[in-house]
Amino acid sequence: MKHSIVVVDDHVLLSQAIGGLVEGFEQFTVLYTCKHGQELLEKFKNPKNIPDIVLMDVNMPILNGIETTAQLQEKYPDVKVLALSIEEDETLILKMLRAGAKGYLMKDVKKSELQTALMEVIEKGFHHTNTVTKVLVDSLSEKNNPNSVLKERELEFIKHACTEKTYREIADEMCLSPKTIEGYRNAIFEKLNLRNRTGLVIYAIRNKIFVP
Amino acid sequence: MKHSIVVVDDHVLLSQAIGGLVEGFEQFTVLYTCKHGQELLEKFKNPKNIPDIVLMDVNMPILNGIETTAQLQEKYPDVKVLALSIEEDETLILKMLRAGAKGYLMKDVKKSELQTALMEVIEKGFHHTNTVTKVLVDSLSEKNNPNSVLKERELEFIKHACTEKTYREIADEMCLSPKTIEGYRNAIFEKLNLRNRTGLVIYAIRNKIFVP
DNA sequence: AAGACACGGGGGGTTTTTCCCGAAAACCTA
DNA sequence: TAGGTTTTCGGGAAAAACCCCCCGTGTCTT
Repeated sequence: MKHSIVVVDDHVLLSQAIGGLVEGFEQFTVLYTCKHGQELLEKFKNPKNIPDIVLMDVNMPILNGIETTAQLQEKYPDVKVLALSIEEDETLILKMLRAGAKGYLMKDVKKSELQTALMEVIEKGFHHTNTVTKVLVDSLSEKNNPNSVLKERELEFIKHACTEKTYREIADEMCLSPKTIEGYRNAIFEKLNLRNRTGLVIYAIRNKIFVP
Repeated sequence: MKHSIVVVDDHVLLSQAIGGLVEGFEQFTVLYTCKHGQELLEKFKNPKNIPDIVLMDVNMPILNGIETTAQLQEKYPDVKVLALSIEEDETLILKMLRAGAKGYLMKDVKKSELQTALMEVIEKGFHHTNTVTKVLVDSLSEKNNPNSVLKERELEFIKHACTEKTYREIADEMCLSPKTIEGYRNAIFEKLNLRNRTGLVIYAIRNKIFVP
């Protein structure tokens, strides 16, 4: 029996094109297509509409790919989600994988690669391209775990930096020389590859070092 | 018949002290005291334990005052919640009021004021001190609705400012002179009462002008 | 004991940011 | 069309942020 696929993408033309590709594979068949996550969740209320694999766009209106995947993962853990996106954005890829996607394909994927990806997801449970693997490796090395790279004192400084205080004032509060504070800043900029304090603030908030 | 009061505060000593005050008022009596919101909700399962007024601390473990008030408001809308806190933090006050509190008292409140507050809550349904009223007025004047104070072009600039770009670069991207950008910045600092770019970034994120 | 390294701190210079001023130019609006 | 407001821009200067190179003091390792 053929494996069932559902395509979720607000770009109808594209979802149909992908559906066409899938129909060309003898092991797979398209159950239906959806425009966004909410529509998909509606469909799933009828068990007949639950497929083996969901090909999910990341950027969608109403309910985006990340949230949809997370909800699917919780309610229907047997359904494999394969992300499909034009964006090669690191954080997006990571977010999708964290949400539970079994793979992440670029939308300009070749027909044959789509097929092997689908097959691998059925057989191995996942399919990761080189790009994705690289992102994964990077994520655990430097940036992603600030706790390992950043020292206690630096984290403390960062919290102060997410404030209207000047470095001079931060130095006073931490009972250190302004020069030492500068040293912290430089070290952090280097490690995190930042250009200025604004970048640091955004980083701190994204990584929950500082909660606004 | 006396009006019934429940005191919720993790600081047992304080809740007993307040209980003592209340017992001194001839119109009121203390039903019992709780250490946190969860305990209170447990108690409420028995209708006999539902009082007229809850004197609620804001900072508590397990279930804090804001969440507790929100749940109470939903499940037991007839119970009047009066917030009780040491903190004069604007956002906290607003959060409590939004959650449905009928008033917000500082913990160093005088005995007589506590009594009038309780009476007003029973009679008028609310009691607001000058501090709270001021916070409320402020909240609807400037800061709270950025949309009304900030113009389109300024909002656009703010989004750029939440980036590692320098003002020079932002000017280029917006096709304006760096001096114009400075003008925007100054106007925004003035309106929002900010000291520097870091403050602007935090403001933008808190008010969802920029989503990190 | 000598090198490696983490930590706190300094000198001095460039770039950005911040601030205070004023003023064309464009835009309503009466 | 005159008059006011908004938008755009500029000069100049002080403050803050950013950058590079260096030093002493510990601590740990080899």
